[in-house]
Amino acid sequence: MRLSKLHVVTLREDPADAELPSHRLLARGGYIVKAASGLYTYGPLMWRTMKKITAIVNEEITAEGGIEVMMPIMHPRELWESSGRWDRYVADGILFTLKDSKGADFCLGPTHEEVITSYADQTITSYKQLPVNLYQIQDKFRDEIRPRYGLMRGREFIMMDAYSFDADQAGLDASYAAMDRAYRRIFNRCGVSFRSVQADAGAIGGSGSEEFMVIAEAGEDAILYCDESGYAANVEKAESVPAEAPPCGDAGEMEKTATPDVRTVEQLEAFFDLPAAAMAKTVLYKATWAEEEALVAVMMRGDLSINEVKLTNALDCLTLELAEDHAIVKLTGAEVGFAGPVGLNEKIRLLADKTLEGRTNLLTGCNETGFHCQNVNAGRDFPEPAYHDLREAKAGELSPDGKGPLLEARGIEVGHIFKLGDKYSTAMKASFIGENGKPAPFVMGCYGIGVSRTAQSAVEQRHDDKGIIWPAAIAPFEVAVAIVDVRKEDQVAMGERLYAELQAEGIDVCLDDRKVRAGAKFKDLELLGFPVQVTAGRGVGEGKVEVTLRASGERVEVMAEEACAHVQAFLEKA
RNA sequence: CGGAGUGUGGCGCAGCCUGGUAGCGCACCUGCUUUGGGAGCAGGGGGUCGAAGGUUCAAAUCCUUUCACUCCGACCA
Repeated sequence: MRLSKLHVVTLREDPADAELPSHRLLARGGYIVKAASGLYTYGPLMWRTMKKITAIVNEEITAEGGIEVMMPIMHPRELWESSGRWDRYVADGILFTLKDSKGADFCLGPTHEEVITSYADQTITSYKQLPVNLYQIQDKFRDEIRPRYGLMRGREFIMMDAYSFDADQAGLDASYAAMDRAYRRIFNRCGVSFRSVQADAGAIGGSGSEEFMVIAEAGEDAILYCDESGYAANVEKAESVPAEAPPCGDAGEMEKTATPDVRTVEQLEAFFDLPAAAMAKTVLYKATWAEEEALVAVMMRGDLSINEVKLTNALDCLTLELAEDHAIVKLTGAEVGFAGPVGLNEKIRLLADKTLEGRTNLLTGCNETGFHCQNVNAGRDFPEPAYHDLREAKAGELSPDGKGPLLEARGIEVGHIFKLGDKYSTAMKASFIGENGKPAPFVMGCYGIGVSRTAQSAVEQRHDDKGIIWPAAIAPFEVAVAIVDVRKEDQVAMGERLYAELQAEGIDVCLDDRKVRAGAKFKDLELLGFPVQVTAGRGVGEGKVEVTLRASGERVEVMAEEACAHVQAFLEKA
C-alpha cells in the first residue's frame, strides 16, 4: 500500500478534547476522528489495525471451536422483556431505544444474550447438537453516562461476543476454560501486557466471571493481586483477610453517652479513645428495584469500607445510592452522623458485614442527635441483621488465601468471560431435549472482547513522546519504507525495490511515497508508529539503506541486499 | 443526573471584562528559493463567532433560553 494513496492525515497539534496519551496519539495520527461524543470514524490505518485484531480473535476463537454468526443490531423490546433486562438497562440509562413506524419499541443491541438465546432455542432441539459456541464481531451500542477517552468508552464500539451452550455444568466449565485459553492467546498475540482477574458479573448476571485487564495507569478499574498466591480480582469483587479487630469480651450493659458534634469515626476514636475496629458505622442507602425503592441500613466495622457492588448484589437491586440527608433525618429522627441499629424503624432492612458477625459491645450511633451507644449487641439490642461480605478489600490486606499481601494496580478491561448458567435460558424458556428425553434449559456462558478498546489500550501501553509504538501483530503495517525525497529517481527506485522485496517476503509493508519533506515524513512515521522503518535516502548512491526499530530507535545502515534480513530481525524484536 | 468548564475558518488559540462589524499560529492554494528531522519569502482563499430570542444607532462581546462538547463522580468490552 502506498501512503500517498491511503488518505493519511496527521495533525501537528493535539486535539483539545483528548486527555489520555493513547487518545491524543490516535487522534493526532488521524487514526480516529470524532463524529459525536463517543462516536468515531476509524480512518484507514485504524481500520487495518481493527482487522488485524479481529483476524487474531477469529483464529483463536475458532481454534477453540467457536462458530461465527451475525445477529441483528436492532432488537425488539419483547426479547428483552422476556429476560427481564429491559427494565434494568433502561434504569441504568444505557439502552438506546427507538420505535418503528408502527410505534413498536426496539433497542440497539448493547449485548446479545437475548438474541442468541432465542436463536439457540429455535435451532437447537437435542443434546446431540451440544456443545455449541456461537460468536460474532459487531458494533455494540451503549448510551454511556459519560463517554470518554476516545475508544476506551465509546457509545458505539466493536465487540467480539461469544455465547456457549452446554447440556450441563461440566460442559459449561469446559467451554469456559476453552475461552479462557483463547483469550490468553489473543491478548498475548495482540502484544498487550494483561492480567486476568476475578470479577463481578454485574448486569449480565450469572455465577463465575473473569476479566482480562490491560495494565495501565489510565485504567478505569482498580485491581488487587497477590504475587505469592496468584490471586487477582477487581476491587468490586476482591476479598481479603481484614485486619484483626481487638477482642470484644462478654456482652456488657448498653450505655448511652452524650457525644455532641461527634459524628465521624475519627472523631469517635478520639472521643472514646477506642479503635475504629470496635465501632460499627451504620450507613443508609437508597436502593431501587424494578417495582420499588427503599432505604436500607448497612452496618460496617468502623475501620473498614463498604463495597457498593457487593451491597448491590446482596440486595439484588438495580441501583444504589447513598441516602440523602433529609431522608436520613426523617428516618432516624437524628442528624446525619448518629444513625445506628438500635431503635431503627423495623421496616428498614438491616444488613451487616461479616466482620461484625459475633462481635459484641459495639459502639454505634443510636438515632438521637448528640448521642452514641456503647456495648451494643446484635440480637439483644437490635434484631440480628443479615450478614454478608460487604467489605471493600484494600491493598496491604492479606490475600484471602493468607499467602501474602494484596497489591493494587489499574487496568483497562478488554475482555470478560462469564458463566451464566441457566439464567437466560430459564427466563426465556430456551431448552433442548436431554439424554433422558426430558427438556432442560441450556447451560450458558458468555464472553466479550472489546476489540476497539483493545487497540487503544495497546497504544496506551506502548507509546513514547514521539508517538505510537504498535505491537507488530496489530500495527496497520509492520514496516514502512520511506522514500526520503520522491524527486530523486534513485531513491524512488530503491524504495520501490525494497517495497516489492518485503512484500514478496510476506511482510505487511507500506511505501511512504508522499511528497513531503524529509523532516515531516520522519515525524509522521514516528507518530504513526510502524514497528520498523526502512529509509531510502542519501545512502542510496552507495546502495545503502537504513533500517530502524521504532521502539528503541536502534538503527543500522546496510546494503540494500541485506535489508530484508535486518527487517526480519527487527520484527522479531518489535 | 449532580458539580466544574468550553463553543470563534480543517486543527490549536486570542479578542469578550470595558459593545463600534473578526485576528494569530498550523494546515490549504500559487510562485520563487530550499531539500535527512515538522523550510524561507511573497501573494492568495476560506469563518453570518454553536443556535434562537432580546437589549442597543450598533452584539463574537451584554441579557435570556437552548444545543453540543470536555473534565470530576455512579455504569461497562
